[in-house]
Amino acid sequence: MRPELQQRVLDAVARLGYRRNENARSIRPGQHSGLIGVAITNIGNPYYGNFALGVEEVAAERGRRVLLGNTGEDLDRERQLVSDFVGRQVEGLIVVPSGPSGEHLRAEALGGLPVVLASRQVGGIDADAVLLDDVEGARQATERLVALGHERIAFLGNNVSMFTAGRRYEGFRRALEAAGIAEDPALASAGQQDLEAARAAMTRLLDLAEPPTAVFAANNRNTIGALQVIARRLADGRLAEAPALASFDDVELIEFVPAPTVVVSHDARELGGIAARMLFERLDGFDGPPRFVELPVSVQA
Amino acid sequence: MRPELQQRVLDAVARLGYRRNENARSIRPGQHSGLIGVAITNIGNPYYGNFALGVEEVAAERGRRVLLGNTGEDLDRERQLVSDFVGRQVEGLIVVPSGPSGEHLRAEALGGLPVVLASRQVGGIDADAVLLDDVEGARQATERLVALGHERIAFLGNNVSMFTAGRRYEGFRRALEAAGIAEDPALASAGQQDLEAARAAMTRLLDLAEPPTAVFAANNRNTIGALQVIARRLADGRLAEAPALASFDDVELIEFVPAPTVVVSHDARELGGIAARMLFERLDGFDGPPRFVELPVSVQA
DNA sequence: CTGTTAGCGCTTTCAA
DNA sequence: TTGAAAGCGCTAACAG
Repeated sequence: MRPELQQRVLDAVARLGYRRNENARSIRPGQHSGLIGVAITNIGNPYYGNFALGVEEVAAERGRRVLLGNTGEDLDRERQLVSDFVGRQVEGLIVVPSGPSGEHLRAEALGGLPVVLASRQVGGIDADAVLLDDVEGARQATERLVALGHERIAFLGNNVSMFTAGRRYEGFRRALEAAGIAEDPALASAGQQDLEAARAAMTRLLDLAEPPTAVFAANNRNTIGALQVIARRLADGRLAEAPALASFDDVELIEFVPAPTVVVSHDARELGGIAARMLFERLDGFDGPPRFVELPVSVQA
Repeated sequence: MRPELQQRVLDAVARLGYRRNENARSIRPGQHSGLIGVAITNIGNPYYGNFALGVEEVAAERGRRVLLGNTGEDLDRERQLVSDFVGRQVEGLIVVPSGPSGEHLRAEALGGLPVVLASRQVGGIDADAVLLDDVEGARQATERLVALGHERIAFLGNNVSMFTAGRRYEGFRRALEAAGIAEDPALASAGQQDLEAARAAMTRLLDLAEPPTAVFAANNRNTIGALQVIARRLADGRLAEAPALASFDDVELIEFVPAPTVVVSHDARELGGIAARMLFERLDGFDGPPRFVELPVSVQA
């Protein structure tokens, strides 16, 4: 092309503020939308925030943009979001599934779009998945509490029918079993989704005739909620000594807690990056069977 | 229409998995894309995570989806993102601007798309803006430290050329001035963007011949970094007593810090919701002059 | 109530 | 090297 003409066009572009319409472009056959759909349960939780960051960074490297939806743990909302994403011609999906049901994530329902499940698995779906090694992390953390001499160890977590909560409970259980400690049902409290419920559960535990001497909290909401109750009771003297605590999920400032603490830490950003990379491998043509990645976690006392 | 025909069509839709192509729909004149573009500096920071949550929730209520981009405080990246969003036919933009320069946010550059600036303002742009009341929050927090008897109060924050950091420094300065305390340049440390820098800055302050007796940290990264250094030094005995601390940004577990703490708390989710609502008012036809909202913060000792 | 057509902005193909 | 045309999936307008 004549350089002069090129210049004239470029000038006109600048002058008129022309911008290619990406949506119009994407309806042509053989053109991709450059979009990936990401459905997350709670973007306000720093764990998922960092997860989203990891996804976005890898997507940006690959010239893709992120369509973000927050499900709030609502399966209906997740269905709507996924359906909408498909209608918007996303090239692939990354989903933190809210529930055990996942027909809407089956390959046929998605018109063959690749999907990567993250953080949680859902039965019957042949999709790539990246998870944390929940069982082993929970087991090791509980083992540490046992090593500190504790036998009355409480469990605080989400409803164990939830994928991660169930796995973390399993790890907790295994550590107790290995130590020959019988489980006390009164010390297992599940179903706490948010801070308020976690505080209520911890309050109940401390008010038992024989309260636990240590607590395993299966996620950061339960850790923080439990510690808030402990802080209040230490301050007003109703508690002489803080129980030992193990937390699945790292939590900032936990070093100030005046009691032994064990932390299961992991890299949510990395998890997001891996999920995105797995998706891009599919987009690049990889067509093997579903892959299952379990990211190791590290346990620190 | 004959109900029978309708049923036949619906059946076919279900059987073939038909989904309307939203991108194709949006290129028709008079059709909107249903997309809003959100450019944030760091989605992994819980403050911005909650901000994004607030935006997403309001957008979802209004049937809009969020295109999310992370700028990482990089102005070039912000420009690319905004330009890409426009190309994707977003109906409007919500931007946490990364820098003082904002030609790419001028109405002409955006082809008339409405934009709402959040958290930070940028000069010369006639756009709606929602900010925290940084000056007053910082002033009140510092005032509390003064009321506790402190005179050697350090400032830890981002580079004061950054919008929020500058405003928070201004509030800090005003409180000192009102109390008749001369500023000591050795006690003002700015430019810390992340935890590592914050720790280094705090270390420097504690190593002064005459270290501060109190610290005002202008954001959660600086608060956490400072407290990490304090925790370490309390643990190894290099520090006998923790300095008092005021934190702009609420921080979980701060109640365990064994020293007086003042917290400037605010609701990032609400801030995001307001930004989104302001944008939707524009989309609904509101055409008044740029609005400026300053969200009050609350200061707790 | 149903069917047809034009045209949105784009890219690919084919023709000049 | 440049120009013209076809057609992507959709909706609005119009005709039957």
